[in-house]
Amino acid sequence: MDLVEESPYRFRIDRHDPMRVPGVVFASRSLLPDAGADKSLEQVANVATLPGIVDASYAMPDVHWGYGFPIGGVAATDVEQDGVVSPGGVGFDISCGVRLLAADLDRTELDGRLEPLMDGLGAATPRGMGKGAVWHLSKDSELDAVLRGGSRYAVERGFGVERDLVRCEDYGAVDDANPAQVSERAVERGARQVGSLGSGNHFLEVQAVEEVYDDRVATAFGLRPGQVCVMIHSGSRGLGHQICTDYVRGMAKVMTRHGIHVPDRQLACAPVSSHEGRAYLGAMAAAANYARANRQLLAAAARKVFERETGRGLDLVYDISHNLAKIETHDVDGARRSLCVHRKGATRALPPGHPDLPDDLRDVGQPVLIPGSMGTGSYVLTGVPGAPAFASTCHGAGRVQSRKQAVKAERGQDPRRQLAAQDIAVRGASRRGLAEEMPAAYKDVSAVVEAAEGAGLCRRVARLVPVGVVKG
DNA sequence: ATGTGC
Repeated sequence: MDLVEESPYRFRIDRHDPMRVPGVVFASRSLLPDAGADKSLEQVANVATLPGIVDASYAMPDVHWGYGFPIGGVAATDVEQDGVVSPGGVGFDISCGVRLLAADLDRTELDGRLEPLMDGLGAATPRGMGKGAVWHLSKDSELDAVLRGGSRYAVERGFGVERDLVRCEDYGAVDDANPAQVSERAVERGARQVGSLGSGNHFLEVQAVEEVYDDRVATAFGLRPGQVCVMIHSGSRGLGHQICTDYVRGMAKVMTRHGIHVPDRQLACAPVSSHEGRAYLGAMAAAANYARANRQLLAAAARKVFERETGRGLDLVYDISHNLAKIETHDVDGARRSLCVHRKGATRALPPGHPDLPDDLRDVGQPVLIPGSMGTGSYVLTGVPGAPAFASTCHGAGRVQSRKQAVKAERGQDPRRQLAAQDIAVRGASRRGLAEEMPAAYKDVSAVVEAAEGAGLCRRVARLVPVGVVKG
């Protein structure tokens, strides 16, 4: 793959047939994926062939190999120019994302209280593959309400406060969810998992604000140095997974009928305006609401424990997803266009002044939540005006080792002890699960964030360090 | 990521 270095944090893959637009990779030289081990830059070029794609096929600094689209990929298609939507451009974990809550508590006040707090959070957080959930739904109609109402419905039912919704992307729910387009199988898988963490890189962490880069913005977000926070990283569990599976299969069948040819079967797609495209977007929006309700419920469970163990509450800083497609309006060559923006392992980063921001964030921009790899650190960023890539930035550290490679690399070592040696209390997670998530399996999140800022995609606001972690 | 994959 030939890369042209355009500027220190920006590389271009020149357009060549059948690409419709160039590829653009935001990264430092050392963050670029190893072409021998990772085909993600070929995937960036493949995405550039999709009908209706505008500007470029973008990759964030944490880019790595994924299903069809790279993880860390951003692609926008023009809805009125036969632009397509592709389930692979969202990913299997639809609306996987991060929620950050902040306590009116300094980390020094956790002395002597951490172990019972972590025990409580571990016990209150359903996790791992399969069963266990905060919420046991009474009937199918209640799942329907979750799929339509997201965090709004959870708050309505007492799992949170109205103020939470102001600090949620889309005020807690997207309004174009269509539960009728969600298969019976997806409903069955999802019904028993509302309010559950999952496994893999999903986690609930107690963190402390280690460093503030911008006092004014951090204050507006509700963050200060030394403050204790809770970060929740989770998604749409089996429901989103099943929806992705269903629609990849369905679209693959009708692609030729729509005259679409792609270089990789995993790029199955359909025009946004087609029956299949609209059905997927309706089902995807339902999964997006499910994921938000899921994080709202996990937060409600964590709040209960936090209040019991520390006597303090938790205020929502923000909830944002990093696996989603959205119909948004953007300037393209000087004209306002309706675009289907796919962000897969990429986070929306609205700049200050954006009309979709709530009043109390209007002057500072949207909080962008970046979970680091286990035992390292996480970042809070904000959007910047005039950024490229449709107001998007990175989503995390990004894998450099497959799960299998990571397990092999940990052979003969004790991941739990390695974390304990760093004074990080761990609850849950199998030995294998921990081995798969060790920092060595990931890029350095600080280098990723530095590259994202250097590329003009976002700005750093604060860095958080882990104190205790609950894993699936 | 996932009622896990070689």
